[in-house]
Amino acid sequence: MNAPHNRFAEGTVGAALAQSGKLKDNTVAAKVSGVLTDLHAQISQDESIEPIAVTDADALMVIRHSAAHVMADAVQRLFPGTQVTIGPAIDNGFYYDFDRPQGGFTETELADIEKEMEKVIAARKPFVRRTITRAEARQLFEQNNEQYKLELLEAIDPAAEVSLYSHGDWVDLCAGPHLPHTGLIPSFKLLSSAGAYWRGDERNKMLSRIYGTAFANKKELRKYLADLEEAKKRDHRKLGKELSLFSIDEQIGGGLVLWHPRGALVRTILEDHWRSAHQRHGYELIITPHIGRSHLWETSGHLENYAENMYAPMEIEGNPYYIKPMNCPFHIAIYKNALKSYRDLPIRWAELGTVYRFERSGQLHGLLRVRGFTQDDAHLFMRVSQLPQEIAKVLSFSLQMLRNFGFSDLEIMLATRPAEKSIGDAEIWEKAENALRYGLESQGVSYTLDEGGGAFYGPKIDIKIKDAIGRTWQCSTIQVDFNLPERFDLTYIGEDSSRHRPVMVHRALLGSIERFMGIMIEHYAGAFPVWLSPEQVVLVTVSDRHDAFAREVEERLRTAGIRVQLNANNEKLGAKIREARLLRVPVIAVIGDSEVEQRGVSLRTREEGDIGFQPLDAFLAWMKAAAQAPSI
RNA sequence: GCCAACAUAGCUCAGCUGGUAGAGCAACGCAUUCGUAAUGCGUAGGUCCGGGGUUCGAGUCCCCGUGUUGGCUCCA
Repeated sequence: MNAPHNRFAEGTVGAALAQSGKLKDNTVAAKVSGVLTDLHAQISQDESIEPIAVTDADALMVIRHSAAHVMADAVQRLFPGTQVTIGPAIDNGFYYDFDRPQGGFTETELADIEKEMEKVIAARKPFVRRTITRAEARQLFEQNNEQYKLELLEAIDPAAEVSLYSHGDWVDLCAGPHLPHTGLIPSFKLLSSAGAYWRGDERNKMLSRIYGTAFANKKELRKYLADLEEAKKRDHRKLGKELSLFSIDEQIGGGLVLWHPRGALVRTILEDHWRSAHQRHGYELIITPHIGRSHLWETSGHLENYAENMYAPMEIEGNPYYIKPMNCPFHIAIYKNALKSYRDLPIRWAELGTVYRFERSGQLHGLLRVRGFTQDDAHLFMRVSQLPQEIAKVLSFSLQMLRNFGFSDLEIMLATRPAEKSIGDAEIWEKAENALRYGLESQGVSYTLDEGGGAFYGPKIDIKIKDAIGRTWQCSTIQVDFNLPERFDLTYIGEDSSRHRPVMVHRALLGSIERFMGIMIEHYAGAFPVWLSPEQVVLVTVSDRHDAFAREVEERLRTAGIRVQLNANNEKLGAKIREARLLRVPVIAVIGDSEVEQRGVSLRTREEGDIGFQPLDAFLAWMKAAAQAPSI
């Protein structure tokens, strides 16, 4: 790392830092009264000022944004006629969108751009900030034929000042901040190129985006690239194929999942666990059909508000029927099937309900984004006064379920009434929001508030889980609904023997089973915990004279309820072990002469390797304990 | 849907500038009876995504489809 330029103009942040002795070799930016600023910004006397070192987290945005500028410079140098649009720093790097007449960039072009960037970095060109009038800016971008910049210029708040940043002779409309000079971009890499609409709107022109990333040092960049590799290794689509868990067949259609025996087994275990947990927690299980008449969807409002996600109707004896995108109307129909008393409430009905939603082909992604999936859905019907304790129960149930599947690092969000259109009066919203808050507090969990982030029909709690490599996924959602009870005219007879309106809660714990399976495959990198493993033990024999005893062991395990496979193939021990290891089988039991003689097995576990001999009875007991499902 | 890249054996992939398809693994057969991540030999396996075109000749070049993959609101 080279020292930033040591000559800063009078009255700039850099000069002020130098004066106070805070300017270090690795200072690349500063916080002025808490705002990220670059070193040559002007500063008034009485502001607090702290240096930002290249290694500080705050520096990343500056480094990346500067890298984006350098990239745009390189691109315009290499590909004349290309217009620049926007190029921000983002969570994991940066991008810049270009309008290039000949379209997207190829891999080799990315490599060329990287080389050109290296040159700009080596030249240590200072980033210079300049504020100018709108007229000057307009003239500049007209002269440079940068149509997008002109458009952006028009959109800037008339009260705000317009600034330009340049390094060398490359100039961009930009708010900054930037590094002192291009030589301070420590390490970067261009990652991919992709199409992106101007301003993210598909009615606009498709631009060419280049993604890149930059870090404070080579080591962090390498770590980031290694993390990407790790994520690739865990990709559930790759593991799904390798472990023969599922496939998606184009003959059948995109986004429609075929569960192979091993995958279906894991899923079945998961679902069985889910069902017994629900029964244990006071839910009743229901089952509803996959299609329903259009009337239903009119009443529910789905045809009005959700039609773009629904498939075209099919006609049955002159009546249009729709395949269901949600389960709620069916659950409501069961509610309405008989008169309800306040004594019946709360009602908790759960279903693993398979729904179909239209997703655009480009959005489909393995198990994570599909067209047909099973929701672990439940609907609770209750009196408003029951909301707080019901929410608390749902929440604690939800947390436990996620923990059981290996997720204990959670982010929880409470979303309240949207500012614009929403239904229901203020009083009931307040009650519901308080109920959600009460639920959260009774569980002692921390949460963030998403003010106005609720649905139009009620507030909600969303839970995101963090997986083994730190990515977050939203699974659980708990939503209060004032709308459907109204639309379907749901009632119950109260203590006063008159009709009252119940309140409804929709909730899903795992979200979609397909998606959750995908997340779980990546979380465990295919190595499921023993209770979820398709095979819990593989028996491997050293030679075929051990097969008879191995069959006996197999039978004992099977009758004890352990999922066991015997590999008596004509292969060497090493090969059999390798096969089981590749399938991530948690326990391998080796049987050879000494095991037969001592009536036991030699164990090798997935996590610990060879752990030695165990007599048959001890092994059975140990295995049963290891295969124990978490409590519900 | 849009932009781009890709599509070759069950899987992973090779096949240069057009000359008629190949490897490893898996499968199957035979031999081998073996001690903690791959025993050896052999056999079989392909509509080179589909359709059209250019050419004496197309896996390879061009066009049109289909599918997959990476992206498509982290605002100068």
